[in-house]
Amino acid sequence: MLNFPRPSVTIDCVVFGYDGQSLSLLLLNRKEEPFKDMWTLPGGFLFMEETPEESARRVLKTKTGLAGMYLEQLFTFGGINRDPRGRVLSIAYYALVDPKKFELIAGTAANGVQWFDINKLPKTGFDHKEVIRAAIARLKGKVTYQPVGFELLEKKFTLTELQFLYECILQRNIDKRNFRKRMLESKVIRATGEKRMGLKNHAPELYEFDEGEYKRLLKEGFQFRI
Amino acid sequence: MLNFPRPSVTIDCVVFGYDGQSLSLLLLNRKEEPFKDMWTLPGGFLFMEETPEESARRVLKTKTGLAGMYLEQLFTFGGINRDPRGRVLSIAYYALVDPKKFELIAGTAANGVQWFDINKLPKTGFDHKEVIRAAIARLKGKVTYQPVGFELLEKKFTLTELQFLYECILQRNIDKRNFRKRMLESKVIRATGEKRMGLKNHAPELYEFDEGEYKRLLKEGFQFRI
DNA sequence: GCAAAAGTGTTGTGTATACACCCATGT
DNA sequence: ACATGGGTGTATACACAACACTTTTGC
Repeated sequence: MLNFPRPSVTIDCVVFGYDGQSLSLLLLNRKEEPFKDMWTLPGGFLFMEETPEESARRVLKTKTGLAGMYLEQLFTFGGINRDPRGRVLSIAYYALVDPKKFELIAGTAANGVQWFDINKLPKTGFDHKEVIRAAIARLKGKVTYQPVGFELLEKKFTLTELQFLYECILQRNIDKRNFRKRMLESKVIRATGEKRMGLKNHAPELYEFDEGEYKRLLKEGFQFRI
Repeated sequence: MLNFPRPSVTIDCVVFGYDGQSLSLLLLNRKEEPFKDMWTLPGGFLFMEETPEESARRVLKTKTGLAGMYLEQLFTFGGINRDPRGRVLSIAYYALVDPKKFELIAGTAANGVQWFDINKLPKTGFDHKEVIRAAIARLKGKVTYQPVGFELLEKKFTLTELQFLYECILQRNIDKRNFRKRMLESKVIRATGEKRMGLKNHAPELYEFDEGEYKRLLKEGFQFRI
């Protein structure tokens, strides 16, 4: 039964980061053929003793230095000629990280690893353009009805910072008062009582994500809407 | 590079059908070990010269006789011990069909193939219980904001029939007047002018899905809500 | 004429959106 | 004192949910 020819199976990761200015995406410059010296998503072969998600985390750790992030399966890409080396399936994941929390460490198999503004991506190898497009669409959809995105900020953040992040993801302006109202009503964020000082204006309140409350609300089947 | 050990890759299909009474699901009784004589989702190994979706269609055609249905990738299951024969990944798809349009033909590798009421499923082999749960959740989510489900009815249907189908999928009652209003306002269905005769009551109007209009509306970015 | 299901509108309630000014802080 | 961005409330439109009776057909 298991004597069927087997495709190779890889994992590719679309890692979104946010530096406070724009949404960006982590790409890796390949040192080896195929697509030598081109930019591609961090990825690697699935090992036999790990699940796809474990594999995605290992790949990210060893090839980019990132660990411990939010991670979700995106789609499995299986085009017959998507890899010039042969039949290779790719289980794609997407991840959200705060770049400031990690040091980028290019693995030995890469010339380098770098953040790119989501609106200024270089040409990419394999079918990774399609993978990236799918990941952006998924992130946009997800963020409007589930409170993801806190992973991209520091632990404590101001409402303006959170709003600006959402505007970067959704690529549209959001009304300040409506945004604040909905965020606070949802109870998934909590004021800390602290203020961010040192700005050249009104010192803004710092908030944090209330994960316990979020999980409790999920069980009650609550709806979140941007 | 491609000398890494490779997992086997299979395709599993969660096929939803609807007989006018209840939502049902197609299972296949295995003739071979493992899980001999148990019910499982129709599935099979991915061939090297086909994409995963092509594979899903081939598997359904050869193992159950079904063809030409709505099909969508669900999730890739990759638990390490999910198959006793070794490391086997499964790319799961889900499909919607009208059982009356097809004759069930059990492939040679099965004792039989049969529709089961979604609320009276037998014990299933592999991790297929989990796969089925994921497919039901996905179908429920999808149906509330996209007009899928017409695939489960005959070409021409009454609004009551459509409503009852939605009630089966969503497992809740829907207000008749609100349902009719929204369906008709959405423009994705169109009255045919014909009526279904022979019932022992008021002869109801027959409608059909307006696929052209649906695709046109999609481009405009319309929102559909049950 | 009786049983059975089809068909039909309105109203209240809640939710989303649009919009402008004052306030606290740093320089 | 001035520049900068933080913070706040309301009015309107729209969407959703609740609700009951009349009409058509078959028997």
